[in-house]
Amino acid sequence: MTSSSAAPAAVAAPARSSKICFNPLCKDPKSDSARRRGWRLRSGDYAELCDRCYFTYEQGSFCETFHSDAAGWRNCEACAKRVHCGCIISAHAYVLLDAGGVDCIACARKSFAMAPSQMWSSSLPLPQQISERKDTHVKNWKSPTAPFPGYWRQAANLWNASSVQSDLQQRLAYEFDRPNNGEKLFQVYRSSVAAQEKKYEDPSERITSNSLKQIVRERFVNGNISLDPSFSYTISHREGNPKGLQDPNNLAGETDTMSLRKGVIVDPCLTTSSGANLDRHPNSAASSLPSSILDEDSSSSIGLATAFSSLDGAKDSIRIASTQMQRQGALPSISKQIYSHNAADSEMQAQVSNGRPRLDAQTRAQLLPRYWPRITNQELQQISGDSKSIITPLFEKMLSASDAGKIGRLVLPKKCAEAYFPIISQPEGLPLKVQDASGKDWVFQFRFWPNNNSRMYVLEGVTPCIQSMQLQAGDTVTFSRIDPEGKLVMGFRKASGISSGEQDTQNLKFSNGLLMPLEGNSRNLTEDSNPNIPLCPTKESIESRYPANPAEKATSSKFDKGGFIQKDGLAARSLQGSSKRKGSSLGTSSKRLRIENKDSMELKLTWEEAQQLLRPPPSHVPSTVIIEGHEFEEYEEAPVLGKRTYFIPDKAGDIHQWAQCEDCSKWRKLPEDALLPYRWTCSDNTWDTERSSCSASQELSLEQLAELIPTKTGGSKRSKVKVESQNVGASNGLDTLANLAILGEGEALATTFPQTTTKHPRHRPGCSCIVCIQPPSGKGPKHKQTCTCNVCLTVKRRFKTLMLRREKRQSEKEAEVARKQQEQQQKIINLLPEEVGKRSSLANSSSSNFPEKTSTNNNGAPHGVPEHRKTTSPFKAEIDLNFQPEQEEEPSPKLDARGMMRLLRDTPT
DNA sequence: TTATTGCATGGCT
DNA sequence: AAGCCATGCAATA
Repeated sequence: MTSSSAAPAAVAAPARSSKICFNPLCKDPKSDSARRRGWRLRSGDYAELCDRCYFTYEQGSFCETFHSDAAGWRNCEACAKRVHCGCIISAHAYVLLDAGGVDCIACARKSFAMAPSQMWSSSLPLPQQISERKDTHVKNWKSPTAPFPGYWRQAANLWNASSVQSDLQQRLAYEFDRPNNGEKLFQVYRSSVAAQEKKYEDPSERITSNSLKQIVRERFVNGNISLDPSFSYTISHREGNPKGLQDPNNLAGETDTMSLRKGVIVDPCLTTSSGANLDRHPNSAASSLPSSILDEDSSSSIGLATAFSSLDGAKDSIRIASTQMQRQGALPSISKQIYSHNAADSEMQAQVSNGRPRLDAQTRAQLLPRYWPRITNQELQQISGDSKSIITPLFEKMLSASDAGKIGRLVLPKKCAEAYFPIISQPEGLPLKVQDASGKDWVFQFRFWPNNNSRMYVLEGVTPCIQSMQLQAGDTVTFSRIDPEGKLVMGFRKASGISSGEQDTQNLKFSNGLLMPLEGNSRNLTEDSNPNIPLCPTKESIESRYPANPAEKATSSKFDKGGFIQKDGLAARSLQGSSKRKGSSLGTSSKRLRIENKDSMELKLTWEEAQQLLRPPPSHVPSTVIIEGHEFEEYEEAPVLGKRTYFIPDKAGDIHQWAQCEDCSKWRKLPEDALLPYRWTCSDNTWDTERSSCSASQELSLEQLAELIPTKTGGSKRSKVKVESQNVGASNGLDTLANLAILGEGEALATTFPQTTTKHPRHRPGCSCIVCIQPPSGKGPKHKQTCTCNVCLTVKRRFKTLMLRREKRQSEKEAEVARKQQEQQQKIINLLPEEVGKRSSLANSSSSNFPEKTSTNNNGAPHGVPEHRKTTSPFKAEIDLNFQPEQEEEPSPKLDARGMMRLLRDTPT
């Protein structure tokens, strides 16, 4: 429906009072005929037609009769029937096709019935029959005298923009009818309206309309919903009650909320932005309007919670969540919000059943990946505590120092706020009731500040809640919505991934931004070999984890699914209380995760580097996908953090893999292709049954091993590091260190990068630090996130060197490295130490990264392999070359080149 | 003086 | 390059 030139009738409304027939093209209205109500006008009134015009309208031939010369005629793609697409009257007579063109409503319905999952980009509510069009949403237009004049004012403006009107209305109608596809449609809608958005900058102006409710009701009444009986809707309707709350405990105002809920629905998170033209804010990625709005500007907050059970008693599975969708800015925000949670969509259901994220892909795509909710269905179920509740994860946010600070203001991502929170037109915003995971209700002030022609949304008064959850910067809060109540639920996830109290139900893990069921609880994640790796994810790593496009997902799925992402809060805590602005911000991006302190950089890890630590899951059966010419192996299961091993050729030139038992620290020789879990022990030595027990002696003496295993080289350029390294138990290589750090599922390294690393006491008898008290098995106490023990510090250092090494490696050609290595091997023996140093610098500027002491187990107890300050590997020359006492430890170039390459080859890419 | 509020700044995406 | 958003900070209580 448009008010374009093709719809003269619509624009002639003002004159209707003086005319017998509303239709200006009616040249011969019967003066004695009774006025009949035709289509609904935007004003909320109806076009009053003379008998003849009404008849043509009723028969669906109005356009043919009066608009035959108007623009907008097209042919149905299916039946070639001529269809008018250019006026308010014909608005419901056709459906826009994805591929372009239109289908007449009849053909569209046929298609729809045959392929219910098909996405309709059309404007018209499929279910809506032409015969019922007089009851279309057009009816729902509120008159200027409606309860929400402010909205109307905006609406009028909006709809006078003819170009927008048609599109919006059509889409609105569409969404109502196709809740399952509503979101998809809305995407289209959004884009199409985006340009219009700017035209209506005054957020305070909104459109109000009852149309949604009516439309929905009508649609249901029409029974057209039956086209897709699996639709699930929940209609929340708070009408005329600015402070209405669906929650019986609502703080303010009453609500006439009637949650219509028939049957249990699994909300696929498909929040539909229905009501597009009327109510939706174009930016609302997913219209879920919390019904927990306590109070909106009284003029604007219209919560709707109307049950339609009576309307479609036979369609138990149908429900519509209608709430207010907010949108500041452009589109008129309407007084009603509609959430369409369609569980009917088989695809979505499949997702749910698979434990996939409940967030609609397109909706989610509207948000930055960092805000994608990562919560499992199971967890959601726990949150709801009621199997009949529909939990819709909305978004999550890692708490910044500011968020977690005493100021009590939680900055909300703009898009999230606009998509999921109620519309607020005034900076003061409105109280928002949020329930935490424990069921406790909190009331925050949801408001915004004007900011650079935009808005900055915040939740004020979150301090008590944050404190009650014991959250800190770096932890993540998640926002979900429970339907049909429409309540907002705020969960949280500690940065460590370890839950405390209710966090057990909040402990999350995600994959590709999708919600995945945890393969194990946090304990498992901690004590099992599930790696949760990435310590301080870089931008690349994060993007890999939260790919915005499917192609990217493939490359990272193997990682994501492993749930190693648990550590999303790494380094965050150090931000707490950060007084420095630059570089202290928290976020999911590497830069935002970075710590001010140089030391904080040590944990920075690139995605590629992280991969070097990964091993295919034990039962890996990768599927290969090719993306942009690159082949990727995709694993269903999470990768594991493999044990650090060393590939060392024997005298015959055969390469063997050497690994150290986690329990006894004995070194075992393994096949080159052996893939070891990070907590590998002698008992796992299936390749050498004679040495499959810790009681078995080592194949080689410590001295021999010392020559083979490049456990460490030089000292640290920083005395403290050096000293610490001397006392660190488990510093036998990156993997071991990383494993140690990850023992506590992140707690070890933690998201915390202490501003200083000098406070932790050195290990000594009686030391109760995590390193000292943790048994070799790795069980028992875990590193705290704030742990500044040697192990954790060492891990950080190692990660830093990893990063540096990575950069260097990228710039070095493998061939050249090999050549140099050969040359060096030939010459090194005769080189003086100084020359070695020079060569080393040239060949590999990265410093040795191995701690002073090697061969220690995880608990820090010194073990087997004696300390070697310089040459400890078969690649003695190379190691010597890289030995730079004044720099941080770094594996020798050759070892690095070969070992890491092998690692790369042996590990999933 | 301290806490709160609201806006401005600027790093980062 | 625009917009987001973490944080600083002045104004105010």
